[in-house]
Amino acid sequence: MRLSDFTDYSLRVLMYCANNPDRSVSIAELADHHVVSKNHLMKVVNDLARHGYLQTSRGRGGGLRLLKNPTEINLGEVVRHTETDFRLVECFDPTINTCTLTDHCQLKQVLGLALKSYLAELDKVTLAAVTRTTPKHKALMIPQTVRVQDIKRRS
Amino acid sequence: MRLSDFTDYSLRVLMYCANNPDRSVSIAELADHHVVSKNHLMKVVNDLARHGYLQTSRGRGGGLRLLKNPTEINLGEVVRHTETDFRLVECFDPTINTCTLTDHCQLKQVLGLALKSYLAELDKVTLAAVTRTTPKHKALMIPQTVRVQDIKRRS
DNA sequence: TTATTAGATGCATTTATTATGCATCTTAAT
DNA sequence: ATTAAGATGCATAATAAATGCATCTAATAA
Repeated sequence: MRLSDFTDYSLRVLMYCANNPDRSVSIAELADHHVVSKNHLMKVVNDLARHGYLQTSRGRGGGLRLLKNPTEINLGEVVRHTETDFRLVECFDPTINTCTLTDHCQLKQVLGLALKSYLAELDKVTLAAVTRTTPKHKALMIPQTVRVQDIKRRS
Repeated sequence: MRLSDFTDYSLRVLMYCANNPDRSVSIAELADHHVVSKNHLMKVVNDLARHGYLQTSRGRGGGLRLLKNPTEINLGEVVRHTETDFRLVECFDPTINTCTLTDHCQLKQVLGLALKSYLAELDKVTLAAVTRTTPKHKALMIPQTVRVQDIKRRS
């Protein structure tokens, strides 16, 4: 039972943006910071944008910004969007279910409650809550390497 | 986020055995009843036996029996055994983790709590609880087809 | 108005995990 | 001895997820 990297990175992108509210964060920077394919991140970011969490802008100086206040972004809600499949056992998906017990079986219900409880726990937490940390933590959330365009800009 | 078929079938095997306490259930019968590979079920059964849930016996008339009382089999405990991987995000597995935030990040903790809450919900439920149902349900838990050996035995 | 930088999109490929298949062995009952 | 069961190890297939790549669009700066 695990969450996809897609979900993992979705959360990390949001956290990173929350820690850099004053500027546009590029996908390249995120891919660099977390060690992950730019392609995959692109899809993550796209999905977050489509769901209204991020504003993206193209072209020079473009990148990502949070559209909502971190206190209004709920982790449970995010995970519900990013995870594609909460099928715990076969009978959760009627289109493929072959189990003859389904109508009488209590297992589905029990697993359903457990899932509900899992998500309820995440519903309690906002992006602000997982982002609000020490300055030391915050310092980790900025570019680790000096980029060429930064040098150019300074000179 | 889903459980493996392995877990799904583990639970189904236990339920089936719980509903047939008076006899030995063969893997072939289980494979027939649920529509699933005998090979996979073999591994499921083996695992359950190794963890002390089932007694298996080889040879003619062999098969499976529950070793514990259904009231003493806890779903949470079973799932903890059958699921191999509760890695929710990368940092759950220190051997592969590359995230530099780990020590300060609160996300891991939140997801850990959610998982705990999920399993706690299953911990509340015993095999007896999901098996205790109407006679109609129970009737579904017996061989659907008349097998050759049954005919032989009768004559 | 052109070059550059950034995201968007669709499709192909790779990787990882899970599930199956198969061959062979062991054990028990008849 | 034969048959009916489970045990085990290794090979293969199926699936989903992640990654790569090519091409397009949009914005900005020179």
